Amino acid sequence: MTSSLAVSPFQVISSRKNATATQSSKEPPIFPASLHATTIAAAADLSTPSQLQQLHARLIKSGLPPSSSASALPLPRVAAVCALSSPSAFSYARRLFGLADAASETVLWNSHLNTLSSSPSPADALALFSRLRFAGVASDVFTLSFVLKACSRTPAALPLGRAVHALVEKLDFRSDVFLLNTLVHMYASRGDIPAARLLFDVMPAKDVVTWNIMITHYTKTGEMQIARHLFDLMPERSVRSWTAMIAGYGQWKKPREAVRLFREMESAGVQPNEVTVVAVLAACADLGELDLGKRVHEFAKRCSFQKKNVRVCNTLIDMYINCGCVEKARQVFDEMAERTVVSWSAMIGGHAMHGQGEEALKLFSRMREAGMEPNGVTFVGLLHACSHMGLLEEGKRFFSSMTEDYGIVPEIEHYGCMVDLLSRAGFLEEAREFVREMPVKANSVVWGALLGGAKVHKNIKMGEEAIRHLVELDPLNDGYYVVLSNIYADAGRWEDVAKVRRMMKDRGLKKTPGWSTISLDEVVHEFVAGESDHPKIEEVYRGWDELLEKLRCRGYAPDTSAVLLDMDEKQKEKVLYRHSEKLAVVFGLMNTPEGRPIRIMKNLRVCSDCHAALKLISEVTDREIVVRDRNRFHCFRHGSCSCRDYW
DNA sequence: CTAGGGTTAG
Repeated sequence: MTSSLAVSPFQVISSRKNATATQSSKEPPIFPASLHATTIAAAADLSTPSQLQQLHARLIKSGLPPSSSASALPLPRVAAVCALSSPSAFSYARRLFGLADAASETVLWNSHLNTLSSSPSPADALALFSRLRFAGVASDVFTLSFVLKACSRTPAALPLGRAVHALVEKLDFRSDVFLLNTLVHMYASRGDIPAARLLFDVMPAKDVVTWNIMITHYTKTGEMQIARHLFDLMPERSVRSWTAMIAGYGQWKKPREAVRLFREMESAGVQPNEVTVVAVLAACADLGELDLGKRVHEFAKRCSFQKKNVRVCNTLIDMYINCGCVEKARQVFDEMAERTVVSWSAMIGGHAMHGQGEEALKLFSRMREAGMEPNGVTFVGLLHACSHMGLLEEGKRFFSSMTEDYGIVPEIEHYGCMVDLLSRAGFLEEAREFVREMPVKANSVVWGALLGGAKVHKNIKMGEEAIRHLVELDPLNDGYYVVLSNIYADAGRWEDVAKVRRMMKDRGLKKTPGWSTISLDEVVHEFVAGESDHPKIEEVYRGWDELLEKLRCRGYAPDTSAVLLDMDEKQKEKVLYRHSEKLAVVFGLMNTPEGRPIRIMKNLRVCSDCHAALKLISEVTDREIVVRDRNRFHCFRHGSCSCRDYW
């Protein structure tokens, strides 16, 4: 019944001989004798040029005029299938496209170039473009802008991009701002900054996008002052200008700037969009700025960003976790209609950081039940959960399962987690052995974990070995020396404590001052150990003295072992009482209503004395105190801490 | 049929 299809359809529309006979004969005919609209719709699933050609033949045989049979074929599909396969298929498509005039053919190809240029393989667009040029198909501004976009996304496409630039000049498209913008973007993203900047500087008619492209480039490379300079200079700003700056500040660890600019944006009356929301929430996460985070959350709800945008939700989860509100994070997570591996990993890692290891492991099971594939980050969270709970066997199992069951190659982070897990649990020798056998070179995180274990388990030898590597790997970090001298101090080896202090001095290192922040009504208050310049500091000192009396009644005795300075006990106590987290907590107690949780962010780890004091304070004042330190969260409630003193 | 901004760990 389909014998008529044995004739190549190409020959039906082509006067040339031989064209594609070889192709169509290989595949069995697939169309029924009578053609219906549904059959044509099914052509969207066709996957080879010859299948398309069969369909075309059918159309022609149906007696319709050529133009209508061409319009009945799904041209985007034809282009997708034919453009990059054999030359004959390409010219078949050309014939189909070229049934009308040259300009409409260009439009048809442009559409397909657009698809390819934003596909995962933009180089395909470049391949098609060279075919089109070779075949003499005309280019217009659209063509070139798609090709330039593809160049932007293809490594090593700079020479081609320059050639396209020449074509822009030759075809006299110089006055097209749109096209010039894609050119600027192409140069910037392919690393030819002088060319990008030159074009930018000489462009007579720049628009917001032109400025945004340059600003974005500078924010990406971390040249934030230049970005800011352009931002301040530009005649008008769009949401994207603000967002690019806010995101840039966030990425370069200037979350305060990010938040400040966000507020300026609000005053300027510019409506944030989803991307702005993500950027500012990330900054809030960094700062522990819960109040603003909550306000942005409300806004995201009102705009239904939370409903329709997974990334917004993921960032909300991260924000709440980093602000010490796991429950809130979990609520966002539970309300999500669809979740990505990022959502799961963030939530698992969040439970782990908050000492809710069981919950983290449970969530992983649920993740598997939901059919979601974990990635490397998921396992960092899981290993983290195990090491913070001392689940040695569980952690080892995850580590091997990661490779064996999920084919994930462990990265340095995973090794770091394992060393942390082993050494924290007291298996220092095994941890050392593990480092020796790792296929990758240990970094400062790995040795730092070993050093931490050495401190907890009072192993001087291991501490000394770790520090030898650490001074090589991370010479400017004073934290390691401090830990080492803690180890010596614990053992009463004061001459070694002094030796470490001399080492630091010789290397020009000073102990990083501890600081803690607490945010109230969207204002961040910072306290620095010993030398706070907070306007209310005197009140805070008085508040602490009062609190200290109550603590003493409950048996609080200062633990001065963490104070390494050479001074008498009384002086050491004074130093302890000026630790930043204590000051921030007192400030929080004095400035928030009864019963409200207090959230503190700290740059270093909580010292043992503050840890003990905070436990008591939570009991005496009946407040929940959440402290985010360098490593994890401590949630103090009713006299105990969520870390179960295992940290 | 066009250009520019975003999420998880350590």
